[in-house]
Amino acid sequence: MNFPRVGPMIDESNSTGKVTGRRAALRHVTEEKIFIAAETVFAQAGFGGATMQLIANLSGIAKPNLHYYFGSKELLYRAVLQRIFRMWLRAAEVMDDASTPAEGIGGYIDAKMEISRLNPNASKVWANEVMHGASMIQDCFKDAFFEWTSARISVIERWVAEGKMLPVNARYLLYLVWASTQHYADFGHQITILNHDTPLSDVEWETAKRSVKELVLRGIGAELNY
Amino acid sequence: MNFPRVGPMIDESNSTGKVTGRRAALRHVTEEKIFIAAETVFAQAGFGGATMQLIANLSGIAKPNLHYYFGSKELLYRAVLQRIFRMWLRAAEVMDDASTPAEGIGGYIDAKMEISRLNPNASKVWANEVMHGASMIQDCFKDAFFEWTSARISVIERWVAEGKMLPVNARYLLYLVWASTQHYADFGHQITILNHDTPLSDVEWETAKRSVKELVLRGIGAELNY
DNA sequence: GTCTATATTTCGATAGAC
DNA sequence: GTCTATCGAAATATAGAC
Repeated sequence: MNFPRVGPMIDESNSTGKVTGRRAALRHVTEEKIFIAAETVFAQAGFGGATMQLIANLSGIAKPNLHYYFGSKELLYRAVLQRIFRMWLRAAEVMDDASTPAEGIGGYIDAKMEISRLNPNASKVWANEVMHGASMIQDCFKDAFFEWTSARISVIERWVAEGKMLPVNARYLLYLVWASTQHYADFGHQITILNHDTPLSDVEWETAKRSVKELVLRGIGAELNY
Repeated sequence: MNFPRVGPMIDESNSTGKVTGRRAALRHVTEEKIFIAAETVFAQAGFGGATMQLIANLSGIAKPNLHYYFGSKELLYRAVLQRIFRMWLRAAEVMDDASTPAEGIGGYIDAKMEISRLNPNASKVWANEVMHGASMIQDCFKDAFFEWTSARISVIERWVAEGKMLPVNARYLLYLVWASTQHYADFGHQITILNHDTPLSDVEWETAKRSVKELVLRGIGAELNY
């Protein structure tokens, strides 16, 4: 699977053609700071509401340097999206290695819930991009995203054919898993409000994870052995 | 249930204290045009990315008149949110009247899927607000939202106590239903991309609806009688 | 109630010294 | 590579004629 390069547009090689390790390392550290701050700001305010000044303040990098590193607000946004997409794909590797739906889909739900818990901003940036037209996804990840989804659907359909689970529609099952796990990141503020203005505790988070997993696995006829 | 008044801040009575029917009707028509246009623009661009100029163009109302009717961009946004909240609450009435989980939760899923299909912009505006901090919800609907959710959880817990469904956690079941139905509105663009750049057809939409409903009802041990 | 014209603010982006 | 200062564009909001 190949990804169109939309990241930092400045080559990591210098004008002589050699890579200067010192500079490359410094660039990497600075880029990481910018990435984390940008992800937070884009998640909290959306692309339109985000400002380069906010990203500069949060990252501790002067505003003109953001342009120096990423060229423009839009290119920075695309780089952030690409990072998120990569992490998102990795979460599904558990499905490919599993031999049973309980293991594969149950593990995928665990992985997605873990991402929602540890990287809520990443999930929000993605959700925001999709809601507002997904034009960057269309431009950059469309083919890779389509092929990746098709492959995962094939895995599920094979399990159905092998009689390891009930004949549910694989595509809409996948959508339900995405929705119900990412909900805990994207709608985290709503969940907090409904939890007496307190973020979910460790115990509550485990209960939520188990609830989603049990309900889905039972819904597809692939109960875990408790 | 009472809602804090955050709508149009201009009284519908004139300075003499009497309501002039002609003016009130005209005001209502104009407000409706603004509401629909604002909902579309806020859904497509978020609060930060939305501009009063876009709303003016789409509604056919001159930009200064938007301020005349709603005071400010933020007050207009709050009024739009309140409208959405009301519609959202109505969809759950089917749960209160039902005597079985299959009827109540199945009907609720149908109603939410129907809203996602017919009012995708409304769902997106709400999702956007929640993702970006839900501060307006905190200010305006927090108590009503909390009490409404608690009441629905009680209904589900009663069904569990009566042995009409498996002992699932009612709160996280509700979240899963919200997430998996609103996904079809909020992530509509993503679903279209994965559907060969074609919006779901009537048949596909019915399949999706049935998939969600069957999976959830089976997951809570309340299968429909097919 | 409506609209033209404009005031005021804020943001993305850049020039240029260091 | 970094930062101060600033430009030019675009946004919210309003003044004031009709």
